[in-house]
Amino acid sequence: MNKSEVPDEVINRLYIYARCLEGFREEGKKSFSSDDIADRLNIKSTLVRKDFSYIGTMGKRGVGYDTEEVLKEVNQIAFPIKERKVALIGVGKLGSALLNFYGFKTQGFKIALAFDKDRRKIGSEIRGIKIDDINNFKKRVKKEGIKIAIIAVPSEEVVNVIKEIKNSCIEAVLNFTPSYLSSLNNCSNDFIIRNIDLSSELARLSYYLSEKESTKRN
Amino acid sequence: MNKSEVPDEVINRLYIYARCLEGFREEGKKSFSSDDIADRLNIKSTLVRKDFSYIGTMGKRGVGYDTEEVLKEVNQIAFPIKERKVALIGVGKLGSALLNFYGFKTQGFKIALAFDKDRRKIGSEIRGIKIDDINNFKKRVKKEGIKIAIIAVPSEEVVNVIKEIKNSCIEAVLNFTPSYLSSLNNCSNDFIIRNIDLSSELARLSYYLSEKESTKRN
DNA sequence: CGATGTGAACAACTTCACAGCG
DNA sequence: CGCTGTGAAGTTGTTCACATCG
Repeated sequence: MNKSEVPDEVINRLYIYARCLEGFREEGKKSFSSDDIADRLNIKSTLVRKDFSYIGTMGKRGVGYDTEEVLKEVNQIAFPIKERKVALIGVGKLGSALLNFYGFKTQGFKIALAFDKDRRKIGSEIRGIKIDDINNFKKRVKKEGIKIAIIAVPSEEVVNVIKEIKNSCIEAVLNFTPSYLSSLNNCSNDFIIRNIDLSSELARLSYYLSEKESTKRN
Repeated sequence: MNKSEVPDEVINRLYIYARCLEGFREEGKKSFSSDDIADRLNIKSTLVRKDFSYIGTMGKRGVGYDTEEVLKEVNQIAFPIKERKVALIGVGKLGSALLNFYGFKTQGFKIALAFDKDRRKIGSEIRGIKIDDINNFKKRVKKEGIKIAIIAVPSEEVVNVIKEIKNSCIEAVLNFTPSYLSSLNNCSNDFIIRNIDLSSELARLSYYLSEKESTKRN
């Protein structure tokens, strides 16, 4: 029953399965086979079945799986908490977009606090969230009991932001800065970190394009 | 010499190495050992050395690696083309943020075209890019020889966008929609796709937080 | 019969152990 | 002597083959 026994790769796919099942639901598809889902996601159906077996999902032999049932099961693991509050650091273009991002809300996340160091932004309000001085970060985050922070500042600022986060009650970080954070700066408590490097994502596409082009030539 | 021989996982880390080496450069660190880089990234130094061996990078035994030399080598593979033009579909909050995103430029990417279906946006200009009607997508993308598209539309629109992309000259897609695209819709030519599901990223953090919390209790 | 569930085989990736060289 | 480079061992993840059961 311990979640730790579920391999990481399976957890990663859970989020993909969830999206796919939501799709099935919208299409009014009440049940599905492992082949149905495998075809959509371009993976092998045995992988789907093995993944489902890790999370204890049961299908009916000869029939398949019940969409709602599996979706419920998957969501229970992938989205374990109904609502989590999150703090945003950096309210530039990207930060504002995230503040306005509807998808977070539907998934049970709420950006409850937003911080910046820019005087002109501090005090203004977006979507009912008043932008606060980054200097108040530690205090306010603690008061709200927030454990997740999103970093959306320019690269130069990331060093200062890390300092701020390090001795706060933050335990997990979603980092949009190109600096790869790894648990960085030999910190006592180890952070859970996801790095999203937008230019690298494009570059990756470009890499595979180039590869494709060069293999075509040969 | 064929890039295809480099494992995917190594390619993924190349972008991380690149960022790390840029850091070394900024700090004036002219050379480094595999331990230096491994410590920062929280990985094993033997992995670094093995990775470097795939891309043919040579260090000096007893000394280490030359920062500039390796950075050049890594960039050559990870960022194979000096400049790539990209098309953006969907100029909402996120799309606008991407249009304004400075990181793309520094990495050699240029959002050359931007599309939307909203009458009120079409014709207006952001950063010198005039927003065009999505109906002109195929034509304009072809004219510019663009192969990469970024999808930043609301979920409901993704189906239409896919249709548009499918019979265009686009070959690679960066998808910010929560719908997982996989090469989707049994298309003749197979696409290179990266999916960035922002809420799932947060959810993943939340999952590991919950896991941490529950193991602490036991 | 048709689809699931799973041990066993296989493949990919990481780490170890240590030889090699500046 | 210190740090790299690499075959071999170990680990993790995927696929196969097939028994199982509604």
